[in-house]
Amino acid sequence: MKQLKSDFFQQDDVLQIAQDLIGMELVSRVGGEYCSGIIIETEAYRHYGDKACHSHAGKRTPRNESMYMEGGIAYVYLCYGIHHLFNIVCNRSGKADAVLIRALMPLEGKEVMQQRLGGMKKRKDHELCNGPGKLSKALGINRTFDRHLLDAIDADLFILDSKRMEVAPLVARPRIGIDYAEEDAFLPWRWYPKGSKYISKP
DNA sequence: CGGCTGATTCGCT
DNA sequence: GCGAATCAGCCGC
Repeated sequence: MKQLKSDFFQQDDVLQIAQDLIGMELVSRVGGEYCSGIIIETEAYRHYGDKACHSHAGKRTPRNESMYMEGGIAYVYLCYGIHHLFNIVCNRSGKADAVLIRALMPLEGKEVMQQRLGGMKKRKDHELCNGPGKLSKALGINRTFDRHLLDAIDADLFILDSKRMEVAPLVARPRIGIDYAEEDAFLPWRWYPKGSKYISKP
């Protein structure tokens, strides 16, 4: 089991990277607490041919500037003014692709996740990281992690090439919440293992 | 500057 | 199933 390095994220095909990430382990160290989970659900966003992508047609804003940096850094942005959504920048500098992590199967730090989410008394495992905003909250990921290099040796947020999880065949479905992307809203660029109970809500 | 929308989630009806 | 929470980006005045 080893930390995923930038050359993995700098491959040219973000659709393939999004699929290959499923089954790997995302780890955070925040406030001295380790939390981790197996990546279960991902979505790919590509800088060309994808109107849903924040960098579509070369769009640049202060918010998405990190997308234009090298593959292997985090792109964390605020959605609906409330939720921090965690993406991994892919491809080479200037080819602003990203993979959104939408759900995890929690492994370590479940008590801490429960605490950070607050609310109801006791959440089942599959209710701790089943959504992009939720998993960020559970793992303590916020905008201070934007531009964070995931392959740094002392990274507080990184990915392990975990073989602990035998993953079922992947299902491809349209992405969530991007109706504004017109015909590209139908692209089946969201993946998860068939039958998984850890995916985000339908 | 006001108004609208969004890669969402939670709680109440 | 609906509305609120509440910020960045964009468009029109």
